[in-house]
Amino acid sequence: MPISETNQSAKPSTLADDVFDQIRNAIVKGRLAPGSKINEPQLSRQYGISRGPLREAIRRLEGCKLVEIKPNIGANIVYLNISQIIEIYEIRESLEGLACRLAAANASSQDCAKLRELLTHHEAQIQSENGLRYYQREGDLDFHYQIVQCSGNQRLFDMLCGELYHLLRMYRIQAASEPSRPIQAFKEHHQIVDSIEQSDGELAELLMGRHIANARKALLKRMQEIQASERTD
Amino acid sequence: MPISETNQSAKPSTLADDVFDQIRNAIVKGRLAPGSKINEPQLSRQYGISRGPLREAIRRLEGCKLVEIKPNIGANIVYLNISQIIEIYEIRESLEGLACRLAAANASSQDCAKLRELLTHHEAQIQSENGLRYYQREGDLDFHYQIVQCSGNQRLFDMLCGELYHLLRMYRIQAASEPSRPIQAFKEHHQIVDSIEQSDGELAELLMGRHIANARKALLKRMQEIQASERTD
DNA sequence: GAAGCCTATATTGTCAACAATATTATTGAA
DNA sequence: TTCAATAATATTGTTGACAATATAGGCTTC
Repeated sequence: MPISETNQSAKPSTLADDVFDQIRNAIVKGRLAPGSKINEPQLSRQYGISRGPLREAIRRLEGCKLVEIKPNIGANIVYLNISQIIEIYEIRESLEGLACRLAAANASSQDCAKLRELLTHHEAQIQSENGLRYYQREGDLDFHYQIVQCSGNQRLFDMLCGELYHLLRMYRIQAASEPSRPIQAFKEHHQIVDSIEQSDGELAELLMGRHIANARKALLKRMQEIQASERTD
Repeated sequence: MPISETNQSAKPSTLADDVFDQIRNAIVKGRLAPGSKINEPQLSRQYGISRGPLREAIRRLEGCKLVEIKPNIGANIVYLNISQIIEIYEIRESLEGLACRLAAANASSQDCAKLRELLTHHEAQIQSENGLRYYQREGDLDFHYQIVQCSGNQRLFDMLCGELYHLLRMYRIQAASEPSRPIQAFKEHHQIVDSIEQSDGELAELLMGRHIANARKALLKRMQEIQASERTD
């Protein structure tokens, strides 16, 4: 069970909302390539709906910064260059530092227990080759997701989990980032949970900031390697 | 001249985008009351457009967190309670601290000159009674706006100036906040610009964090006074 | 008089057709 | 052959109508 989902059976929804979820998923999972154009007639056929609700869904995606709409031309899946990725990491550094500080002040003992549980789960996963990949892909974000939940700041949660993380997920698949940092990252996660458990907000903030800065550096290095190898092709 | 507007004459736009701007303005200026319901037929008549583009505009507003849409029921203008305002201020503290740190590293001498200019302009305004009101209303946000511009982080700019500040503006008019802090705020602004000019990012970050924390405290106090006076009515 | 059901109305959700704009293909001339 | 102008096509923008759902008001019953 990755993340708690409140399955309130049969809650009403609109086509626009459903298709929004589906397209967002398609973007995040890479089925819709970054930079590619959205063709309304084609997508509306594909999802079996008319263009009205589809366009509403696209406008929501615009709000999440997952597509860019140009008047009379159309919508494109967003494409992030390196400097834009860095911008996101700078923001994460700040915002997730805040999340940690708040979490240290607000987290219940149950919250801490859940964080510990997640860590032991990850430790087990790291042992196996498969788990290593799992950890890179989603496990890391699960951890960050749960910390933000502990912060108790709903808007912060929305900003990170409703927007930024989707962009990161997309980019992770796009560039297969952070391939060699799981053990180090795991250690850092451990330290962070320790400080939250001790209600040491300042330390938690500092450690999270460093953790993300490290991830950013690793990502940058990896990106440059990729670019270098592409140049020699 | 409050804020630089690039008036690229006759750039194409859609009805949905135009109406988005208009409604956002109406919300921010208080012409559409917080918590009130959006009536699609009425609004579409009012703006002289059909419901299609109007609904797209509403979906964009949803993305900016200015309205909340419930399926089959409709959209309501967002209403922020005290704890939600505090959430926003917590995020500002973090994000604008970041903006200052980046601005200290990136701001050109021209940027600094513009900031100084703004400060002297505000000082002049503070002298007069009218200016005092002006300063409370928009001048403060102008300052913050310009700092974020200096940070060079486009996404940070979008988050603050494209979303959070609109919410604050709305709330400012709603509650007539920060009525008695302009002189103190002005001093703090001065210190911040000093540290940016000296490229002292850490100090700039710290000062901005404090500045916003002070604003938050003043706002909270004011809110409680309002609530108390309402109770004695 | 209050509560619950039913009907009438209004509002939201969806669709298909039309208009306006952009893109592509074709033709012709240099 | 290459470039530009033009025609053909495709896509986006907009609209009004219809279906589904929710809201409001009146009626009956207790």
